[in-house]
Order: sequence, then structure tokens, then C-alpha cells
Amino acid sequence: MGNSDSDICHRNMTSPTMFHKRQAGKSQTRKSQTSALKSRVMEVSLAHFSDVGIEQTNVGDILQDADCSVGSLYHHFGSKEGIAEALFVEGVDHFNAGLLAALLPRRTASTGIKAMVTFCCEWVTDQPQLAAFLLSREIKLSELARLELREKDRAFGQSTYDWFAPHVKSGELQALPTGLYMPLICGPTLECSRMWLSGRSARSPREVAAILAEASWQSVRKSVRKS
Amino acid sequence: MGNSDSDICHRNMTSPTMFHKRQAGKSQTRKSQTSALKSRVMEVSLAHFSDVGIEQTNVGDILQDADCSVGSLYHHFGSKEGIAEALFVEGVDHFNAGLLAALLPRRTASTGIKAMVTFCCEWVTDQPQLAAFLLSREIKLSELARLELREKDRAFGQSTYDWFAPHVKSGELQALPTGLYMPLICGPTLECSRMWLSGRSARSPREVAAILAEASWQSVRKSVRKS
DNA sequence: ATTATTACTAGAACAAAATTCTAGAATAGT
DNA sequence: ACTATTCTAGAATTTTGTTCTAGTAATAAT
Repeated sequence: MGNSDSDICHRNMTSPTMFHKRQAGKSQTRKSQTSALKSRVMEVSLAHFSDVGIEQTNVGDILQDADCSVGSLYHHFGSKEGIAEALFVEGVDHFNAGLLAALLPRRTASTGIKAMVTFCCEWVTDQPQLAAFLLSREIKLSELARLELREKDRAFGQSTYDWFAPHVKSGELQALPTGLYMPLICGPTLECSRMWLSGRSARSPREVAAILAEASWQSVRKSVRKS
Repeated sequence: MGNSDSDICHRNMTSPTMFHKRQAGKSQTRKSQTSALKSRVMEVSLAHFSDVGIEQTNVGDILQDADCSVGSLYHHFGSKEGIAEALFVEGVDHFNAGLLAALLPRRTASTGIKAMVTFCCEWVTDQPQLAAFLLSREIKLSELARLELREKDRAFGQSTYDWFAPHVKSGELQALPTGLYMPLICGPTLECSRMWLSGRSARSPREVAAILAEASWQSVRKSVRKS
């Protein structure tokens, strides 16, 4: 059938060794090259994901933009969703840590609540891509990542609750089902963020931070009204 | 090259006419059969989308569950995203209409705001699938649909604003940037909804409707405080 | 120093899934 | 009756995510 015997096994004959396109800096250690590659992939992926969503992003584009080979990508991340998962976990960690750092030092209910809202607004405004990606929630997490996040979520909830509890006891904050504090405090801000991120609103969260902070505070404070 | 002259054009020779699996009811008009098919596809798709997301849902399953052919599906919806788009537009319409119907008859600021929140809670609790799908926002809308929605959004915003304006003037409601009313009023509820729909919270929006309604009202009312 | 072992890179091959294509059937319009 | 249009059908194609095999650099073990 073939031209001669010489064409037996013509597949996989192009030795990868022949090409060394990506040797970049010879001085760099392998380790740093590798971690640079991983960050490059994550950065590029985030840009695509937040722009058109995970589904619409195709691996080929990531590969090209990050100058990465199929093999490397699947070695490091396992799948396209794997990249999204890494980004998601990293992002949640960063956000939660910042939020706690903003909350914990405050000594009064009012300043604490307002600090949370303000932090949310700044964070979203400062990293719109990551925010858009986290808020989109189109990620199908692996069982492992799901458990990891559930645990982090629990720990985070506990930390905030420990801060709230005394102020509830002292009568500054309303006593509410635990699960309602976060939605009441951050819900409006997140909704504004979604609108701004998707172009449905012109005002950035930062611009309306003060209003949101005040409003959220009014919604959870224990109020004794005049009228 | 071929065996004989008789095998010219052997592709596409299986006449679709030979099969009449889906003739269902002969009495039905073609029109009603068609619209039934479309609803079936949308219903089945919604179930899959809200369950595992658009990406994870595969067209083959929809085809099978809705007893629809590839041709019909692509004729009516153009693509998988097309189905999602149709569902999305329909869902938003339904929600907005309901919300307005709940709001407009109310005569006081307080009852109006609370009616909005309550309606949100009930709606989400009553149609969790549709709610989950709408809130997930993993849909990449076409330019056309985007414009259509933008316009509907504008009209909706106008209607609500027309209701708000007098109460702002009368001093019951705070004067706020127009884009902030919806996030403040519905943000906490939507956040609760997301948590309930994704299993991160046990309490349904309906169960906490009263608390949310009161809190949201406090956040937008014009307040004169004692202390 | 030499030899396993491991971590990583590379891209061709593969498989699965979405979409296009061709064509026939039902219906509406003239 | 005939023509155009809408709709149905499924085979064929294309696209795209992932696997596979094969190689290289770095490290550990002997």
C-alpha cells in the first residue's frame, strides 16, 4: 500500500528534541521557569475566563498566549477546569483574608460592618477580572476542591461570627440567623459589583462604597426608631 | 476507484423519509406539534442546565430526553447557547413582570419595598431551577439578545423608578443614585438565594423573607434616628 | 561517577461533542 | 396545481478537550 518499506511507523517520528523554541533564559533555574509558566497560564486564563467565560475560552488560545505546550498544561493543571479551580481557590483565599484583615481590628459594630463593605468595594474595583471570575460561579469544582472550600468557608464564617457575637450580645447588632449576616452586609455590594462588572452600571463599587456601607449598617444594626 | 458505477454518491442516501418515529399525534396541527417540541426542548434543557450547567450538559442528552432530532433543534435554536438564551429571556421577563405586579399596587414606601423582597423570595423558592439558571449567569448572550435585554432592563428600571420617585419626594425613601435601589432592596435576597440554591444554606428564601424584607426596608428608608 | 528516578516539556494522535449539510415532508401562499 | 417556506431527520464534518508516547533536564541513590 505504501510507497516502500521505509514508511513504516511514520507517526510520532518527529522527535520533540529537535525543537527548542521555548528555552527562554538559560540562566533561569528549571524551577523558576516552571513556576513562571504556571503563573503565565493562570494569568492568561483569567483574562480569557473573565472575558468570555470558561466554556467559550478554548485551550488552544491559552496555549498560544501563554506560550505553553499541551503536555505542560495538562501536566500542571490536569484540565481546563483545573486551571479555573486553581484560580478560584486562590481568589477566594485572597478575598477572605483581606476581608478578615479589614474586619478584625475594628472595635465597634458600626466601623466593623462598614469596613467589610468598603473592603468589598475596593477589592472588586481593584481586581475586576478576578472579581468577575469569582462572581460568575460557572466553575464545576472537583470533589476535592469542593471540600477544601467548604472547610475554608466554615473557618471564615466562624471568624466573622466570633467578631459579631459580642456586638449582638451588647445590643448593637440584631440577632439574626447566622447565615444572614453575610448576605445582608455584602449582598448589595456584590449586586452592584455584578452590575458594574457586566457593564450594566457606570458607577464603580468604590464610588458608591460610602452609601453602601451606611445602608448595610442600617440593615443589620439593632434599631430603635423615633417614628 | 469504487467497486462499480453503482456506488456513486453513497453518502446521504439513507432517505430520512423512511423513518417516521416521531409522528406522535396525527390529529395535532403541525404548528402545535412544533411549539410542543420547542417547549419540550426548553423544559428538558432547563433541567439539565440548572443541574450541571450549560457546558456540562450535552446536546445529545437534550435530543434524547426531548425526543428531538439534531436538525429540528438547530433549526429552532441555532445552538446550545441559543436554547440557554431563550430560557434566559423568558425567565427574566417572567420575573420582572411578577416583581412589577407585586410592587405597583402598593401605596406606601414600606409595603412596596417589602412586597418586592417578599416576591423575590417566593419566586426563587417556587422555581428553584429557573432561579438557579438565571442567577448562575454562565450564559454568553448574543449581541441581539443583549440589546433586547438591555432595553427591557431599562423599561423595568423606569417603571420601578416611577414608583419610587414620589416616595423619595415625600421623604420616606432616601434619595440615592438610581442604580442603587435594586441592589439594596434585592441584593441580600439574591445572595441568600444563591446560597440556598447551591446548598450552602438550609433555609429557603421564603423562610427568611420577613427578616430580609424588614432589613432591606431599613437600608433604604430615610431614617431619623434616636441615638 | 554512573545510574535510576522524577519532574517536566512537547506535539501528534485520539475521542467526544457541537454543529453543518443535504435532503425529504408538511404546510402556506399564489 | 405548483411554488416557497418551514420543519424534520440523521449522516457527515469540524472543533476542541484530552490522552499518549517520547523525549529532556534535574535530582537522588548506588
